[in-house]
Amino acid sequence: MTSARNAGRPRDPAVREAIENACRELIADVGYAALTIEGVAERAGVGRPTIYRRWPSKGHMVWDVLFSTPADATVIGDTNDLRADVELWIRTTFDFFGRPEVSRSFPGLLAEPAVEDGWHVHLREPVRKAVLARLQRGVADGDLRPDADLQAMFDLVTGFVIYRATVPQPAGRVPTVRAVTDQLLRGALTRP
Amino acid sequence: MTSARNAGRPRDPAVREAIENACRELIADVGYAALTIEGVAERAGVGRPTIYRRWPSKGHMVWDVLFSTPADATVIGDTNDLRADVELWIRTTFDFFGRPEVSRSFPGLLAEPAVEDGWHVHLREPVRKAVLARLQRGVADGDLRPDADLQAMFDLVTGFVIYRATVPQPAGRVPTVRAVTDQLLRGALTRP
DNA sequence: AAATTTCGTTACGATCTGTCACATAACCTC
DNA sequence: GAGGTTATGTGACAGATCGTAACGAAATTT
Repeated sequence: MTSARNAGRPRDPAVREAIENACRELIADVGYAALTIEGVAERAGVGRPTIYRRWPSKGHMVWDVLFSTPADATVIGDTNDLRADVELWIRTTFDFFGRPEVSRSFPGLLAEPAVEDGWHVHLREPVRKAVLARLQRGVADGDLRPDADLQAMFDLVTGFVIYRATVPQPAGRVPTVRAVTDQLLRGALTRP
Repeated sequence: MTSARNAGRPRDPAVREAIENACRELIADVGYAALTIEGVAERAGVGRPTIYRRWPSKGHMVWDVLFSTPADATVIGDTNDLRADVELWIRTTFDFFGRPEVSRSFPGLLAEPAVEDGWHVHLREPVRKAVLARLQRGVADGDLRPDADLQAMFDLVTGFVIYRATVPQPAGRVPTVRAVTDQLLRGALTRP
């Protein structure tokens, strides 16, 4: 019963790797919309059926190659220094979405209903849970106001990062992670 | 010289209107990626060449139909109530990007280099200028801290709005505009 | 009346899709 | 080894959509 999967010629790991590399390179080059299965196959030196044997669509392929197991790419610290923990979270998120393959494929990828769930389940929710837990501890520790809207904080930062990374930005000053952290925690009013 | 444009059969305004309606409806229905020129032509009861006579690509068409002249869709107040002005800005921005045709086409649209400039020049910059001017006045009036990063505030809000509107959200609590405004202005720390 | 432009239709080559059949290669079980 | 099983590359296929071109008919200006 358990040996039912062992028969036959195994998949060549080199083929998988060649496809992944071609996929990454092409996305960084031409972007997600212009990416074609045919182009990936050609660049990887592989037949198209070989790709379709692994993934049913462009969306599945790109998702699997880029986003399937980067759960640790975005983390929030859990020390006693709230400010440092938050800054770490913002920085790692920013770094992750700043990678060209990620930033150039994320919007197009979310347009595919097939991968929508994957994003929520495997990326957004784990991070969100960890962040909200840390912020709730911040409230318990007396660092954060009890009436602070923690979900709004999460959405503000997530939105900011995705916006700066995926929406092409005109030349201009980029807010530092430090400044964003400050803004998020301290607000802007003189007299709160 | 000036009459060089008057010869020939004029374009039928009804045709233009039929195309625009078909375009809006189809985007709201199937999204930007699945939108085809052919589909728009068919739904509008129009030949494909008639569309290509007006716009060179899908991106140009959608941009022109949806984003060409909504400059007043996003505004910031200029009263003496900073908090109300900011909240109005966030609310109108949220409403604009919340329209289904807009939210379902914005990400895909930005993937097209052809319209990237239009977004910056005709939408982002005017709003950004107005917002930063109002915030700078807030500093001058003593409402905002002089060391607040106004650009970060703009990016946080813009990112938040685009994120909530264009990235499909799982069921869950949506932060209110009021909460976001509070968070932005007051921060979250107990002791600043 | 003549010139000009629009519009709908039809057609065309091109690209990419997703699938299939085939021959060959690699691996497992017996 | 022998036989069964699965992967791989190649080639082919119908289908969708693209962007363009040609045509005749309609509308408007000069």
